[in-house]
Amino acid sequence: MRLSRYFLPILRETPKEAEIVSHRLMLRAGMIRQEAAGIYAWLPLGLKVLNKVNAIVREEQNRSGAIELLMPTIQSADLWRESGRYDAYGKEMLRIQDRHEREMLFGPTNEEMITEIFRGYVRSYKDLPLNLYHIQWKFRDEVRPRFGVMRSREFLMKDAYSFDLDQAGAVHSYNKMFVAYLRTFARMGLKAIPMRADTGPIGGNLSHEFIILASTGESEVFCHADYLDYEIPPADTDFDDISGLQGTVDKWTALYAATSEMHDTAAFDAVPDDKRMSARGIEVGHIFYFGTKYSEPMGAKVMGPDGQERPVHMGSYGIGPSRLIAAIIEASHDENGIIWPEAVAPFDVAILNLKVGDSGTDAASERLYRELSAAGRDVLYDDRDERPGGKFATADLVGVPWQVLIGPKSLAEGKVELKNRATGERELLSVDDVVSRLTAHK
RNA sequence: CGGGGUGUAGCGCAGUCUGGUAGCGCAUCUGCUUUGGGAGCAGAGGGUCGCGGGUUCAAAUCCUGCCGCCCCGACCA
Repeated sequence: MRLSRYFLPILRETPKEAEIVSHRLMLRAGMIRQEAAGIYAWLPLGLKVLNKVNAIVREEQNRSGAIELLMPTIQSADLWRESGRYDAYGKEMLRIQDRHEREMLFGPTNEEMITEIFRGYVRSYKDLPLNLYHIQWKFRDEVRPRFGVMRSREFLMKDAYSFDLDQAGAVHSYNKMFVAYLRTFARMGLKAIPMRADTGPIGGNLSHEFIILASTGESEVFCHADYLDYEIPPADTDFDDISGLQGTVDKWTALYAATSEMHDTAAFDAVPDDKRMSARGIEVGHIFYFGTKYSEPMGAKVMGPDGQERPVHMGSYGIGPSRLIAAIIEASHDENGIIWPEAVAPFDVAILNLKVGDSGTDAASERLYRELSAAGRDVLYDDRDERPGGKFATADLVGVPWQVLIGPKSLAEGKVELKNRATGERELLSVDDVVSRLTAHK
């Protein structure tokens, strides 16, 4: 992409409403625009990141055996009356009326709807286990939206729902998501720690929140420091290996880790001094097992092997990709801007032509742009007629992992400069070497 | 929902107390000079001062009603 023809409305100054760093940087880097309290438009750069995050989430869900579908944002009130949540949910649910004065709502979550879909088709235990998920916009009319997309009213959520014949099966489904979540967050360069959680208004009795540590996090967390060095389950993990998966989950839940709501001072005191860690964290995922809470009242039943009909055991599993992006920025930035982990970066490489109009820098830039693009790299080519300082600032702000600086100075020696955004390391290389370096692995 | 703020050009702000018909910096456009960490000079464009009502010869400014947005606390992917 040529920057001169892209839509990247970066801001030099910080809008005054932005309090936390991720919100400031997302606004400044032209990723989002606020349209109302807690409601944001995703501009091209923000959307690119969102799509990358979604792709990773999707890959790991699929790997674990979950199946994607797509449910609507608008739901019928009647559906929610079946579970009793229409009245229970309160003012956080946005209630609307259509032209026939039918009562509708903008979905804050989809347990009811997925249960309705399930009961419409599934009759036998032989069709279990089943895990269906979608990535869809949600609306929760928060009393006080804040911190940009970290706590917005409209937000994107990946929500998965598992169906099993009994509790043992449901626990295995839960463990699959547990492992999938560990992998998902690790792939985005995050250290996410599963913490035993309160089940909240969704109900149930087995639940973990996945928390990433960041000084600006909203919740206070306490955990054993060894979690930071734990090895992430590999890509070839066998998700059908019941005991193997249980072993992984047991290992990841053996040490102390809790949010302030679930904090147990005595248990925390038992953690060795040098391993006791209290910090702030951001919740980026939440998984629940809630048994027959919805299947029972809504009649989602299957025939068991014994010829007995029984309500299915369910769980639900959420990740907020929009919040996740803010969390990644909270965890990875410096005073100049965002530092994207390569897996979710909006572009792989930025080419900075430091002297547009100079035949040498133009030719080298164009050639590099062409070759990297042909090799499948996503390149942002700063071909604007701007001064070098502005280009450095822009590239650092939007946080592209690799920058290639092409100016007359180094080009005189037949070299360009390859800069790593995260470390700041620079290296003088020929154009050919830059191409082979940046296309070496993918 | 309680408490505190705020609304003037795309962004950041001054002007409001003391009424006289709107200004600064950045950004934008034109020209020239510049070109390795956000340049200089010269010129130009851009605002129903959040919305409605009122007071007044005259309202960004005073009175009044409403709305939007932000921050702090109790709740949440």
